[in-house]
Amino acid sequence: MLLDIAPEMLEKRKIVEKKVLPDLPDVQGKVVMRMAPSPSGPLHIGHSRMAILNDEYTKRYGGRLILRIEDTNPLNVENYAYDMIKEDLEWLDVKFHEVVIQSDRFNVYYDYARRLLEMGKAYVTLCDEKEWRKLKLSRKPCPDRDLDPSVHLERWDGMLSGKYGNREAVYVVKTDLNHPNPAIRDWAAFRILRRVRHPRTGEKYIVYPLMNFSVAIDDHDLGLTHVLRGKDHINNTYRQLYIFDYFGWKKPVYIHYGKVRIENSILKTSLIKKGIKEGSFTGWDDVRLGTLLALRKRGISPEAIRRYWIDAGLKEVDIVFSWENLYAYNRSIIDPQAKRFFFVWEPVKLGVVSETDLSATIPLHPNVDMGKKFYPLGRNFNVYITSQDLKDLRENEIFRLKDLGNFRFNGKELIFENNDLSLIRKIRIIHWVPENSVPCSVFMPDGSEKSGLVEPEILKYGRGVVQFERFGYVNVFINGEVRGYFAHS
RNA sequence: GCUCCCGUGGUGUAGACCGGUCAAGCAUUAGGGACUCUCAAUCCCUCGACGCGGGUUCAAAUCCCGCCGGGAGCACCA
Repeated sequence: MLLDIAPEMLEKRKIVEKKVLPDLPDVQGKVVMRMAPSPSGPLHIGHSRMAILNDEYTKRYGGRLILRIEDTNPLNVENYAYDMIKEDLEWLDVKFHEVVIQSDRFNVYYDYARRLLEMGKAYVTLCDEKEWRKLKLSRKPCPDRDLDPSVHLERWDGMLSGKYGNREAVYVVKTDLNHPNPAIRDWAAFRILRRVRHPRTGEKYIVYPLMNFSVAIDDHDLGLTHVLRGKDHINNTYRQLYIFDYFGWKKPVYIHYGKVRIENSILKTSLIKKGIKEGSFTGWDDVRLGTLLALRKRGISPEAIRRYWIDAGLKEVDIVFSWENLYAYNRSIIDPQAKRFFFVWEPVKLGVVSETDLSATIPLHPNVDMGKKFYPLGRNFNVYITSQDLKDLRENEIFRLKDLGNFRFNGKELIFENNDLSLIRKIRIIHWVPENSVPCSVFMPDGSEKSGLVEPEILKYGRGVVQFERFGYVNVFINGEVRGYFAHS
């Protein structure tokens, strides 16, 4: 028989291959990558993709990961965000080896800008903004585009020294006015922003690099070998490649992943900021938000987020974010650790009558030995069950209070019948809490609040992610009162 | 309008470069069942996809063409 010859063949094998990311193309020597968030606020679930993906690859290849904070638009920089981003990354267990802040590097960008002007690969235009754009669309240069480099150098000095006001002069990188893609033709690289305060540099600089310029310079200076970015940057990549060509630099490998549509979530930094200010959100960690801080508060583990993004991969197709899938990963991580408690929402008090003393001994976890909870109850006592469970009970129906016993509901109170466990599959099982239970509010991601009672032993064991049976996984905080933040079912 | 990219079940992904082993794998979701105690976990079962139409070929999810659909960009934002 097969059983004798090869018993392992009969064994049902569940080899769930761990999903892994594809190899990076063109790896030669050390891999250097970067994450480039802009410090407008803390990171949200969408940002975590680039962080995780970069981290996965640099860890796999033993490479370096640089956190480059892109704060070249002072209008969109918040001082607190610099540290918040780092904290978010640490929570995600993303290991970055170096931090580069672009506002420290203005002089570097200026130097390269000058060199480009000398090479005749850029110009400072005084043309009317709209006119310039219109000409570009019809593949024509603004009249001053091809003036002698010396003129443009002089104008550049003028920009730096404050000779021009906002929008009066702009530094433009030449590409190809005949480029079939209008998005690639000559692009602005430095703008003047006077009377604007940068949180870090104050009013020291009035000429700000635009993203395409500073990114290209830094990607080279930092020695990046691979760049992972969203596909909304594809045209920016083409633009930046001109800089690499002009300077004769080696180009990194660019990989563009698709856009993620994240439904049912509030992610927009400006919106959140406004909401916090107006008091409609409690803070960046308000559980209605899609920030990492909020997910963390709800008990979503960083490992679940990591697995999710690895599963999603980095194809160029757009994807729809699935909370269900994220929750599934999270559940598999937290379930083995989540102590079980009874939480009765919309509690209804009921009297219990028994001819013998009753008590309940309840394991903290059904599959893992974590100890037991014990509630001595006596013969006449009260319990709470949810109003819905009460509504569903038919008169004289035999049902079970989980881990306590089987009862009959006589329309008024609960009569103890027996503790016959063989009935379990046949009768309704509901949960309950004893009379000395403690009030608890659970805050749901949709903004609603479920309040009720949770069994008293929560005070001893609670805290952290637990499972409220027949309710869901909840991150519990205890200080004076018991509060929970709902993760998922 | 112009330029570019992409289309495998509800969701994500494998397979596509190098046609056959793919009447399409995995995960998740949904439905059902098992389990001496959860609407959790575990185990089992079921439903569910190659956008459409041609072509090449003995053979196409895989190659070619057309169509349809989706997306990105065309900012002195990132």
